[in-house]
Amino acid sequence: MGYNFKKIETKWQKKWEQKKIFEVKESKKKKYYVLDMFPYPSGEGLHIGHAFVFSLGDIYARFKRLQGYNVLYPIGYDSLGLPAENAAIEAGEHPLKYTEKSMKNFMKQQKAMGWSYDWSRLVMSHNPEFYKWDQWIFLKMLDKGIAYRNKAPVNWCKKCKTVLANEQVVEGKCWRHDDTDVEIKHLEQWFLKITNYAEDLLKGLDKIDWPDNAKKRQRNWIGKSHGTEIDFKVNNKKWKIFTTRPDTVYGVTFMVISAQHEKLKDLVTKEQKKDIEKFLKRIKSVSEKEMADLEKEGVFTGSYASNPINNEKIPIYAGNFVIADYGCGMVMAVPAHDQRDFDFAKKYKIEIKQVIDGKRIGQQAHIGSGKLVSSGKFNELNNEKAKEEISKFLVSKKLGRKVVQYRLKDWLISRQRYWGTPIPIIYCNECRIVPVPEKDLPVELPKEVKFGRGNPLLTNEKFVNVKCPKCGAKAKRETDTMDTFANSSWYMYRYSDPKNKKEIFDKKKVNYWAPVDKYIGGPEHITMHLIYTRFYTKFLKDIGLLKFDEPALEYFTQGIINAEDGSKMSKSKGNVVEPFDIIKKYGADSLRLYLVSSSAADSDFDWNENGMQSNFNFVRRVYDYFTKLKFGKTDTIIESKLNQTIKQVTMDVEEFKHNLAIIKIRKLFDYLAGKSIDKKTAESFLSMLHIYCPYVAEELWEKIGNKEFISVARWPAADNRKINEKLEKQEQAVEKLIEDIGHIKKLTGKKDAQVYVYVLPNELKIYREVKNIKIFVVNDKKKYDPENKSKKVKPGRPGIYLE
RNA sequence: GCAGGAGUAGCGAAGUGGCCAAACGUGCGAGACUCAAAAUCUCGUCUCUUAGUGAGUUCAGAGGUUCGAAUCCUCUCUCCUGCACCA
Repeated sequence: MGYNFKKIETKWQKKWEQKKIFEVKESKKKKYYVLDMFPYPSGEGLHIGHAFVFSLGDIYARFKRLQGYNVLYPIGYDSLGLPAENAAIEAGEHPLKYTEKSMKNFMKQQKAMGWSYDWSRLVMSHNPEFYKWDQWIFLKMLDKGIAYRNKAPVNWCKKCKTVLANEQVVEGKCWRHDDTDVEIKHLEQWFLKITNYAEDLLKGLDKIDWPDNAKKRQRNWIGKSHGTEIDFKVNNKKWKIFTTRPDTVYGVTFMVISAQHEKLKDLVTKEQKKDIEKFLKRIKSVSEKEMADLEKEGVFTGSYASNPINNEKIPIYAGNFVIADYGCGMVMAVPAHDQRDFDFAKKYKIEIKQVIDGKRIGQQAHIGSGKLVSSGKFNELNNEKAKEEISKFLVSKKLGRKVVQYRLKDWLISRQRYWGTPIPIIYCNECRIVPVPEKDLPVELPKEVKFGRGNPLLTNEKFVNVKCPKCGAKAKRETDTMDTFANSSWYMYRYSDPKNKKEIFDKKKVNYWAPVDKYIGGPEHITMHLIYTRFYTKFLKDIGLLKFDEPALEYFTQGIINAEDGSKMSKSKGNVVEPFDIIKKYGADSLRLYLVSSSAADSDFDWNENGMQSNFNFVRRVYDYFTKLKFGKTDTIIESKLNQTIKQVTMDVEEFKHNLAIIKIRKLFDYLAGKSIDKKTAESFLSMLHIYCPYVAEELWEKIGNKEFISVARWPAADNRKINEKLEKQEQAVEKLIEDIGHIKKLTGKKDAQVYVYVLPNELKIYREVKNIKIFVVNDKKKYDPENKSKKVKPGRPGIYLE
């Protein structure tokens, strides 16, 4: 006897697997798609964060399944990527071998956790059958002008030895190496024109149910701003300048071009060449991060621009604070009304020309609003109004236009690394850029490569040297691979039809299952994966494959689990909690229960071994109770409490408030403990428990005489008619009485005293069952009441006398 | 700088106008059971007081609205997170 979780858990794991109860097919039933972000299978195995987030998904999938939905809950591996390549190099092992080993380990641990995946739909991005469709999508994008090749300033991480997307640069550092500054290089690379979808990406946010914070971060990332593009003349050529403040155009006293701007050299005069070169050299040695804290600096280029509104001659500076690829890479500077421009002007003693009335300009620019001055025919206009009027004027003279500017940049997807999807392109001297014909897909990653210097794919000559598909001449294959975020941008659709060899997926199938109804994953993906996948979805809809344009209707971000002392778990600190160790000690059921019981699922919490232990104790108590249970009648008060619990737990689970749901389940159990119940009550209780503790629930479900699995049984429905609040109040009154008696005993020290209780006539039936008391009705003349306690009796509050 | 979130008993964490001295868990204390421990069960755990009570002071701080505030409003402080020389 006793709770042998090891035995129970392996038993049901096997049974679920044999009977394939979590495998699903399209049907007439209403579908529900629950998805956890597929993990990158690292060699370290599951970490506690995985255990938490996947448990959240599983709990919800189990809940929806019992509610009668046709639930798709698949799993896969984001198995391409740099970490595998790096780890493999370190271990002197091929990435493929390393990855396969890691996945095997992952699978074992995932199965141990009791997650109810449909394993038949397993998807792995390193499988050529999968990445073939990455390449296929790429070709479609090329066809539609969404994929393009361009030379541009790009982010380079010297540790990753590859370029990075804009989203992968965090505070000027590489997202994988927070100690490594990102360098700017000018390279020719492949881009995806995500900016074409900027507006759709923004608008789509209004129709999906995501946390406000996630939506705001995406809006912020897309960064839409309205402004005016004004044509300045530089060396007799038109230069477009973007501004959100056309009202200050009369106050422009200098221009600043980004020091990283490609065309900077065209503007530098002979006299200024030395100065500029010195300047560039100096700011190059400064990291991006430091640059942000740096003072605004610049050097005169020797060139002048002409202001189209008044033909004033304006000096052009090269500056360290202008971003090359936002707007036009050059700004019109209005020191009187912009703090940065002001600081710059002060430093280099450039004229400051006030064009908006109001505050006098002393140590600070005047950012606020006011009437225009020194602005020709626009004087006296309020500056907000002037924005409109000046724009209109410029438009009418064909000197400018109103534009919308986005902060979002096109997605740079080329990576100079091996363990990714090969970009299906061939370069021919004659035909130039030639896409690999669809029939030749997939372009497989060759196994034979040398790791070490540069891109490993360059070391396989067979791979590199090919014939041009168009003209047959000698040609070279593209050796860059795709950013792994390309794989994760559409994997959720492949689950709908994972083994399809002819198509990316069957349209009917994908449109039955997708979009994802509940997507669960960490907040770190909001400005990367979740932007990319929304973009891919919109593209796939545009080419007619999908009927919807948002990948996930609801999205839930889980919190982070910290170490016991509140610090981040990290290997170097030695405070990492390994889920597999916990399973061995307490079992998966208790771990699952603990993970969601200590706080709301979307807030961070600290690991606490006591809490873990206490949840284990609870599971064991439940086990003991049900194994010893002999069915009897469920009394009306238990019925009432049960139905109330069902009602509340259903609502809490729906909102991912598992901590609250579990409190209610525990309360109900505390009430049940020691009492006899009927089979239906037992079943309802176990069904609720099952989403958290599936193994022990299956075991007890079987013990109480069921042949089918609880994992595919039914969620109990709350019967409001059985909720009897009056009865529960009476129950509470009885408890209060017993408590009061105990209290008095303690205060007086009369431990073994005889207890006399005096009640109102109509309340006699409520208290009659209380044990070890002598009960009298207040108007009973024969009652024993030496201290006249019956005089103080009020409704709901009996009198007590101890002797 | 901009944006978002948070501050409740030793700790974690519910509670968003009256049923709140504030659920629940954990920790701590007392007791029961036990040879003993674990588990389990009972009680207590802001302060004072008390035959089951009563009173006082509380929900980051300061004001305010209200018959009534942890909850609504204003300001301030602290912490976390994201974005950031974005023109």
